[in-house]
Amino acid sequence: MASLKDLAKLVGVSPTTVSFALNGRSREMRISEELTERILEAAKQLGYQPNNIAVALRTGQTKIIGLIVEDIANHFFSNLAKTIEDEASRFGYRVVYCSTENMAGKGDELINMLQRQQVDGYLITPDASMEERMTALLKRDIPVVQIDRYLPGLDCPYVMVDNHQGVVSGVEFLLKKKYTRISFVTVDLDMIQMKERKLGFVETMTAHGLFKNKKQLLELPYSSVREDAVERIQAYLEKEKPQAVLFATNYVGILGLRAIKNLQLNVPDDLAVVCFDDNEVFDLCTPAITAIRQPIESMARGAVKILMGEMGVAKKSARKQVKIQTSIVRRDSA
Amino acid sequence: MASLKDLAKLVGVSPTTVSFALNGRSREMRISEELTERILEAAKQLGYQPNNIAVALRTGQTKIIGLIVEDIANHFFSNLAKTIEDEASRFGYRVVYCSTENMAGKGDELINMLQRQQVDGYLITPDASMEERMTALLKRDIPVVQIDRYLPGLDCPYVMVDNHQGVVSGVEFLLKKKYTRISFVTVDLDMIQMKERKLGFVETMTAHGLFKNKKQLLELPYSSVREDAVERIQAYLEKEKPQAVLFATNYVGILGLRAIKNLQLNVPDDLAVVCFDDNEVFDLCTPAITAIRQPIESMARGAVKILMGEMGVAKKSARKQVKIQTSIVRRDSA
DNA sequence: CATTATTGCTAATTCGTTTTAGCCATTGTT
DNA sequence: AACAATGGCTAAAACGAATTAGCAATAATG
Repeated sequence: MASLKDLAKLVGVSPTTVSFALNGRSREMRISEELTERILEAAKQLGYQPNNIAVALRTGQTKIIGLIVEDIANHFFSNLAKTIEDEASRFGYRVVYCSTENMAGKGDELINMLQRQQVDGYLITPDASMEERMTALLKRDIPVVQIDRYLPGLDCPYVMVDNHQGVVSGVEFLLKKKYTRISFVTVDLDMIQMKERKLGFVETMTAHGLFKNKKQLLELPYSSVREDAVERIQAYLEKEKPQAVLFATNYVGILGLRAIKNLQLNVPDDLAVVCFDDNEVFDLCTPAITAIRQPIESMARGAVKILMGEMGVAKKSARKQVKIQTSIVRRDSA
Repeated sequence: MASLKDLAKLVGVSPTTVSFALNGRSREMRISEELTERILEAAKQLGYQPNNIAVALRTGQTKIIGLIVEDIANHFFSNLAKTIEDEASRFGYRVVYCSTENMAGKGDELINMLQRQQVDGYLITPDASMEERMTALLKRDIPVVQIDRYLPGLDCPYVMVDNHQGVVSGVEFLLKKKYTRISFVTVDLDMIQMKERKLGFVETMTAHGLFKNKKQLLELPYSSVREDAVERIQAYLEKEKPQAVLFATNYVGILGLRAIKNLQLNVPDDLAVVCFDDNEVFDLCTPAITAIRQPIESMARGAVKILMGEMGVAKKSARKQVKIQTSIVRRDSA
């Protein structure tokens, strides 16, 4: 591929001049308009593309941000990623994304990899295992923003949904519909966002004098196999026979719907359903599933904005701990 | 971050020696075992990470492949991307992915961007607008493999599904169930994979003397708005009242289900449904949707393997035009 | 007319690696 | 004892751009 040097040779000037001309520094560097014109012309004609690798090495900036999510094939994360990519591109940044796949150690490995790639900043949905490496990044003043959750031990910006309020509104929605025996099906993941959701449920139910005992909670082992999880939900529903159930995540919701289908329960008459985090699936289910929607766009935008602030590309954000409100998408399942 | 030079200084040897030691060339380059040990030790202690940017500049290899898909938020593509990423990592390659979002010109822009990033190879789901730029890549002997479809004018490897056979099997499946008034709902996209699917339908129906007229085909404008498309399908189904419908893509299928739901049709009694390309949604629908499954994993694996062959990383593949067979996932909708 | 400013451009260094060519000391060969 | 072979290491160049410092020619100034 044609290099800047080739281009210089072609025009018959020094690489320095070409560099100035291409970077719009002609005026400042007193390159005559006529020469600048000729250089630009030649660049176009050669189809010159700057070698970003060389630029990055020289400038120390790759103009790339690293995005680490749990699983890029997951609806929530792939949409998040897409919006982040769009948003970042408006600042001239590219995004490279990677999934931890919930594998121990994978997060660390990915941070290492992105570090070797010299990304300029990080957008991370963290888990506890990454705390050490993230601390190291922060100590070296490398811009990091957490999304969807945060590690309480870290002094690091985050953008997430107000999980507590989200669940509270979901429970209250069910209460208004006169359901009283409500269950909460979640995953036993020790992350802040899951804790907040659980707390939201327990507190609201307790406040209404409806939290009788722990059997209203089903906590699935985080790393259980799909089939096992479905079976556990099935067994639970059969035994406890709640009037309504609130699924704590999209993924759990899908497992739950599978279980409900296996049991041939009639929704919402036998069992009302609300799911935290919406999914294009839900609209097509019969009946369509009511969900607590996370505003994916706002989250992505917010996170990118803060990150750009940290990187000195945009105005530094004042608020660096952002919780965005959820909304209820009323459908037919409750 | 610590550089190789820092490391050399710390150990008290030349950068050359350190480079050899870290790259496992100690034996070959006669670096004593004792010194090698000391270097490795110091590297670990410093937490040394090679700067891939510098490596890439020097070696001319980024160990990155560029993946261009239509829309990363789409179930099919995000799963494809995920498998490709896994597969590539087994060869020591990273993947950066981008979506064309069906926007004119975006594909070219993305190829440019990846070119500037100096990616070592390309995996592309092409559209006609990219032909020129892809030709340019091929002329420069840059490895490119097409996925999911191909441009007939290009001498370039591809991995895709046998669309023709897939639709044939779908139609025959419906015929075996004694449906005779079958419709095919597709999108008026002038790409080979869509042509093959349409042809598969028309040919099979004709062979059985069941292709009466063009009204058995509904071709939606490619870039129509979601709501418009749903409405058109609705109107079509009401007017033509087919016994069974075969949706040509996942996306069209979802629109179709929406339409069917709006019409409150009873599936499969009022209308049987089969969709080309499976989706996790389909299993949860009531009734669950029968689908023609594309083996995403095989496609991803096949494409990566050919690409690695082209890049000289793996054995060069003999077959470079691969069509993979589909299978029918029998559920309740037909 | 001598000095200083300005204009228009370039040589040379740098970023962090890899790699080629080669240096010095020791050992082996005749 | 002279010479080659080997062992153990390093100096320097290169990749492709950005940038700093500066050079020559012309114009402006007193």
